[in-house]
Order: sequence, then structure tokens, then C-alpha cells
Amino acid sequence: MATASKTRMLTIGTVCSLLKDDFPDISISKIRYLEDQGLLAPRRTQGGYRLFSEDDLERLETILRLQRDEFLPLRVIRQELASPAARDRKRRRAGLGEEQPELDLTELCERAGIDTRLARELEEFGLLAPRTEGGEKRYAELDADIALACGRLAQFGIAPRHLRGFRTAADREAGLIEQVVGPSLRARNPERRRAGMEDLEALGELGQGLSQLLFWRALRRLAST
Amino acid sequence: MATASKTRMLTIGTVCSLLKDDFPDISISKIRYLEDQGLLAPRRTQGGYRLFSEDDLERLETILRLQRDEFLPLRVIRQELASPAARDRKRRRAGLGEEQPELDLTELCERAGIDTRLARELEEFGLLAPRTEGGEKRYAELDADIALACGRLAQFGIAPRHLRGFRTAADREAGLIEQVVGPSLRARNPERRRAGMEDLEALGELGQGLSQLLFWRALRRLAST
DNA sequence: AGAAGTCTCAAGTAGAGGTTGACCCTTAGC
DNA sequence: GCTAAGGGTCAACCTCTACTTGAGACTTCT
Repeated sequence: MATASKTRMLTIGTVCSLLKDDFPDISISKIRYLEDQGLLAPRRTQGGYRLFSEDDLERLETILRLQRDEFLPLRVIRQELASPAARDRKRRRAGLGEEQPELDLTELCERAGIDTRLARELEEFGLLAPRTEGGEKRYAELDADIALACGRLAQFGIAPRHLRGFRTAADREAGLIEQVVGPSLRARNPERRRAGMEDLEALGELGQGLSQLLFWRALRRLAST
Repeated sequence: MATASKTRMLTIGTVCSLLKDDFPDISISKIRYLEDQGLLAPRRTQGGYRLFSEDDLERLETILRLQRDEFLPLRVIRQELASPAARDRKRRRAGLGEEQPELDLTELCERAGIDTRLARELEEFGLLAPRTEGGEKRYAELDADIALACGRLAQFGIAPRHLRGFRTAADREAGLIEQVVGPSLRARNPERRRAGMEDLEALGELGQGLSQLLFWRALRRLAST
């Protein structure tokens, strides 16, 4: 009886109360129903009690999130979860970014009005993200704009390492949006993918607008003290 | 009977057969039902016949698409379509130091098109920051814009608690700038304070631009996988 | 041993999303 | 002006999803 007794297993009631915070309308009978519909398959004790692993718990959370936030019907959620095929494979360079011309380091520095030392530093802190191609770094146009902004900030005494936080914040915010539109973007239905791109665009605008407003408010508070 | 007879208007049966190709399960009764549910509002003849404009047709297509491909319930589609009233890009960004009129909760909710429950939630997570004055909460104009953005994000299933990160990021970024200009702003010398405000403004723009660019880059990466 | 928790299975419920039918009115074409 | 084809409302009905409830029996914990 060695196998898997290590990892903590949860009974249905425990699972239910754990999720009650995030999903107030969970219930024991609902969990059973979801199993009945083929969305969950918890282990069982010899006596027939359901035992939920951490993975089961996570899966259940995903189900509830898709249901609550994406309004997906269970039938669709089942499909979504059944196909881990959504993982990569597709080197589709679609949409949002049409193919952009790329720059090398010298061009970037010239465009941004910075020196290579600063560029190297920016790269070190993840503010520039070139792709390497045959030993050569290639920068997107966007990176030049980023470098320009950073260069000007540097003139105020704000070094790249201070700016790392900007990047991680942007990444986190994008990650949030990913959670929302990711499934659509990876959908098999091309119409749904297109809609996903549209949502991505809209959410991007909204998110950008929001952080802009919040940032501005914080600054104003700063100004008025 | 001169008015508006120029643009071609369609009867319900025509609309129905036009859409039959793309949406086989459309029906006259369904269109009527959608109107009943407040999703459509076609004009009427004196006799009471529905008359659909091209815009109505487009709107109907959108509804059917959202329903079929995104599985959105009508209630959500209605919201979705009702909101783009927020279309106006307000570049209004009054100077940092200026006095702004304030709003109370009701006004805020109305301006942002959200309900008080959401407003309360936003406040809970620090996205709205009213000042309390004699037991009354007073919101800045900026808060209304923030609430508007959050409301729209909520329609995408992004709840206030997911947005807390946006605020903390904005605060951290503002804090960074504070470190640079803070001393000037608190200086006794008014000339130096003025210069500090100018720097604050410039740094604000730069910081905002930077996080915008970084966010955009992260999204593009998302779009191209 | 006993209380608290869980099991299954059948039946019931609430709401979304329409459909159907009865009955009457409009509109376009002759 | 007549008439056929199409449209209007309204109430009742229907189907499907997503659960809930209750009865009766079993399991687990202490």
C-alpha cells in the first residue's frame, strides 16, 4: 500500500469548503454532478468514497473558472479539457504582429540614441528581448522604442535595474489576459480563434488604459502631497 | 413618408433568409425573441412591421456569432453590446496639480455603467480610492474612468481581485518616480518645486510609455504562439 | 458504538432559449 | 377593393442544461 499514500487526498466535503471562497455556489452535489458528466474522475476508497488529489482540485477549479468567467457550457469544457492537444506544435505566426522588420544592435542603439553598454544592461534585465539568429541578436521595432524610453529615463537617473519591475508587471498583466483569451487563441475552430484575437486586442486596450489611469492617479497623489 | 426610405430596409422574413446561410438555426420567432430580450430594436412601420437596417442586420450577426462561437448567454451579449458607449477616447488628462470635481458613489456607478456591488469590490481591492468626507465617499473623475475600464474587463470575466496586480504595479512604478522627484517636490524653494513638477510630468509620460510598450510586446508574444 | 460524513439513484426544479398555435392586421400586386 | 403572402401579439408549451432534493444504505473517524 505504498503508492500515492504520501500525497494528501481530500474528501468531497473538504474540497467543497476549500473552493467555497472562490466559488460560492459550489456544492457537494454539484461536484458529484460534474463527475457524472465526465468532467472529473477522482479516485475512490475501497468503500467508494471519492478522494481528490491536488490535480483533481486544480482541474475542478479550472472547470469552475471556465464556467463562471467564460460562460462555457459543460459540454465545451469537457472538450477543452479532454484535448491536451492544444499544446504548441503550431508555429503559426498569425495576426496581432504582422511580420516586422528587425534590427541589429547597432541600428537599435542608433534609433534609441543609447550606447551599447546601456543596451546590454537593458537586455540583462529583460527589457530588451531579442531573438538570436545564427549568433546574431535581432531586435524588433518595438524594442527600439522601449530602449528609447529607457534611455531617457536613464537621464533622470533611473537605471535599467530599477525598470525591471515595469517588465514583470507588464508580463503579469499580459498573463492575466492570457488566461482569458488563451483558450480561444488555441481553439480548433478558426472563427473562435479570430474572435480570440479580437478579444485580445480589446483586452489589451482596456488593460493598458487601466494601468495608465492607475499610474496617473498614483502620480497625482504624489503631486498633491 | 419621406424619412429614411432611402436606405434599404428589410422585413423580418428577408433578414431571416439572408442569415440562413451563415446561421442555419435562425428563425423568425428567434429574431422576435431576441428583440423581446432587449438585444435588438428594429424600427417599425406604422402598421407595426419590423424594419431592419443594415446596422440592425450587422448587430444581429454579431449576436448570433457570439452565441454560436463564444457560447455566450444572451444576458452577457446584451451587456457586451450595451457597453461600447464608452467608445470615446478621452485624451483629457488634466494637469497633475489641478483641482477636479468629485463624484459620489451613485454618480460614479452611472458614469462607469457598473453596479454598486462591483464598485464595492473595486474599492476592496484598492482600484477605487475615494476620500471619505463626513462619512461620505468622494470619488475623483479619474476613478470613474478606472471603474469604467474595470467594468468592461469584468465583462470579459476579469474580476477586481485579478486587477489588484495592476494597481500594485502602478503604485510601485509611481514609487520609483517618487524617489527621483520627491525631494524636489518637497523643497522649500518654489522654483525647485516647479521644476520637480515638470520632471514628474516628464517621467510620468516616459514611465507610462514604457509600461505600455512592454505590455504590448508581451501581448504580441502571446498572439504569435 | 455512534455521530458525522458519504454513497447511489430516482425524481424534481429553475431558468434559458426558444417554438407553436390561435387569432388578427399589413402590405404588395393585381 | 380584393386577396394572398407575410407579419404582429400573446400565452402556453417545450427541450435542454445544470443542478437540488430526498430516501435509504454504507463508510469513516474517534
